[in-house]
Amino acid sequence: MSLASLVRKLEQFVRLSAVDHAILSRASSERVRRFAPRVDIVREGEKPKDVHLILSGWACRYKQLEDGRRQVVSFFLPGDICDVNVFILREMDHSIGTITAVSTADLPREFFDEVAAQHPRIATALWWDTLVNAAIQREWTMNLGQRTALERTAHLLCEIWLRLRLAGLTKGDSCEFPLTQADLADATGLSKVHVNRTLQELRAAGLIVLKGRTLAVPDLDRLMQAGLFNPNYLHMDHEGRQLDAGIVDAAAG
Amino acid sequence: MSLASLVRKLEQFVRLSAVDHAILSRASSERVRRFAPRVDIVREGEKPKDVHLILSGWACRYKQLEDGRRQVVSFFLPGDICDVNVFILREMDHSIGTITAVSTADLPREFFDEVAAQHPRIATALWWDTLVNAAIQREWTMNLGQRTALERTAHLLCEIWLRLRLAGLTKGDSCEFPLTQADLADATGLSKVHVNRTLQELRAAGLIVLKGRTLAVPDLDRLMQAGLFNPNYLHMDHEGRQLDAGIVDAAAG
DNA sequence: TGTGCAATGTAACATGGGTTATTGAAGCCG
DNA sequence: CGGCTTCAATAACCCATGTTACATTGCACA
Repeated sequence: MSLASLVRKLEQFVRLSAVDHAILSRASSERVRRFAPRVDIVREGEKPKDVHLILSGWACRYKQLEDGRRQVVSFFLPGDICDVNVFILREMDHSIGTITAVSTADLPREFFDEVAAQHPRIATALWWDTLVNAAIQREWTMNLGQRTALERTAHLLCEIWLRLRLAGLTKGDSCEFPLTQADLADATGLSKVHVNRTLQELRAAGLIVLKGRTLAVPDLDRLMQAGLFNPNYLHMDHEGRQLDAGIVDAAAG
Repeated sequence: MSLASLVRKLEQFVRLSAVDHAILSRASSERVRRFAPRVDIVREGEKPKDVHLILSGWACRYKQLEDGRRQVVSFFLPGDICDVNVFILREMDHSIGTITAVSTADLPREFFDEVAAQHPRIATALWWDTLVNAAIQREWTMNLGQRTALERTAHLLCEIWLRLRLAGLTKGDSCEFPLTQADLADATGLSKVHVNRTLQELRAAGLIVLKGRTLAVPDLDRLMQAGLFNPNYLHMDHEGRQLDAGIVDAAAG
């Protein structure tokens, strides 16, 4: 429904022109689709046709083993783009499923061609987004490989919190939080039971208030400490506004 | 020393012209650097200046926590490029270190500008490489989150094996394998002791022959089964040769 | 041709987190 | 209002993997 989150995110990094805004606005209003909660948007094995921009709602990327073990490998929040240029590949190596009701805009190949050829600021911003997503994926590897259950859960909550805040989706110290404990288990590689134990521990320590579909983070710094969270990998300490057009254009490729 | 691995890898996906070859050849012969084993090429916190192409030797990307816990988040083999366009970011969120002696070619921003503007096949091939690397990182997330120690180790060995083969660095059923058990521990999120146990188990099952700096895989299919390995995420089942120039150029952006 | 250090191997013991099971609470729909 | 179904909570028990400690191998280099 809203492309505000995308624009807000990209403008963290690059100042977009009026034309850029118009291009993004057009792209996100054509080919809109709606999905119910808990359905697949794309399935592993399919040929990726378009790139999906999440306009509203939460989704996730996941992989599954034959015996049912399932790993959520990333979350998509409003404003997220599900892989610039995926249509280059022959088939999906993972699935994308919704968590809440979701609306998407399908971005066709032509959109990226046009951006690359004529809108270098958007192109640069999309590269930045791509690089940040790669960094997030690496951080998840770190998270699963080295952090304890408590650290890991705290870390994930910090990440989601900061990404939501960047997208303009937090209000004061709280936000909507539609993930179930099963979702958190699939994302952290922990069992549901242990996620529950871990959340209790975070609650007891006063680090989170999680009830119903609402999460509050009374003291982000303390939660970050608990999760050994270093926000550098989100690359939000942009110099966006300082980047002069010359540099931006040069990087746009 | 050799750009053969890179060309071989990219040509999996796209047929390169004589000019394309020349461009790559030039880029990989200017600005060559050599590194000793076990040193850092770039450190977390530094400003990424160039993109590194690995000409020879093995390296890895790693992240470290203050208390010393260390996670290898990816391996770089000959022909690998360490992040197209990283110089867009303000600072590195991880380090890159050598495992063996390594030689690299530094690819400056201008190289990518030129490729984007004038060599669409290379540009497409680099996008493909970028997407495959993202897929590998997701698979590592899956590996750490869901697979048991045995599966995880077998899976990693399969991946390395296939990537080496693609780069033309296997001979029959064996290859050079310079990783120590400590390296494997850092990459799999297991302790050194347990990596040792796990390798013993793989050896006992006849799935690998690992001695000195040489790995042999007598029966890849069985190793793949043990690792629940599905090679789809490497996207080697390309249709490279079937892609006509029109499609390739369109995708190049 | 030893000597030193890094890498590998192994044993004994400890524990974080998994598994299974059950209960209760909270929606949702007929 | 009542009956399903999903989610959360909690308890009891168990095992895969971590930890510590030490022995062995092997290679680089004096």
